[in-house]
Amino acid sequence: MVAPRYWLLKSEPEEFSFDDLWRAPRRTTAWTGVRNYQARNYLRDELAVGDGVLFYHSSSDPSGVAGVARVVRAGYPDPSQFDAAEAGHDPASARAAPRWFAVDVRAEQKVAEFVSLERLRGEPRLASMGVLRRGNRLSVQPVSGAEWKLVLALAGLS
DNA sequence: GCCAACGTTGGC
DNA sequence: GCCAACGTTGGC
Repeated sequence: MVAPRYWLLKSEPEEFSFDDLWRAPRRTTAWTGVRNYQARNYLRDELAVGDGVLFYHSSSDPSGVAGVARVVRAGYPDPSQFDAAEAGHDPASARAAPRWFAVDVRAEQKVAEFVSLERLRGEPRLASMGVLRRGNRLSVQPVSGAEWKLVLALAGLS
């Protein structure tokens, strides 16, 4: 049994919010459209079924953690890269050697209290969280077990 | 392989 | 809307 691991996934709520996920069939969605190699590597190689997910609203007012989700399907080729109608279409990616990957995530708990970026910054023990680092743009980030616990506590979840 | 130009992200 | 940070592209 591998220890559970934790991640932070960013989404712009105007595109897809935690409430959108909550209302989705089986509260589940395919996390597609990631087009950054470092994030791709995490999706393809690291995220495992059962891993915890902090659902982070970016480019939002306020930005912050809106919910908790879980990985329910590990990395698989992102279908949107092969679809000419999709914004994430990548003509250079071949089905035999896909370049981009997706996972499926299921919403698990709404936060009792939204954890704003300001609130995250106010917790010294979260100072090393990736999402707080200046210039950070990575949309898939690992979260430590200690950070996970703290953020859930700030969110009013057990 | 270098690096300038360009595009994107995301907080403010 | 601005702009810092940073990834990608392409000329050389």
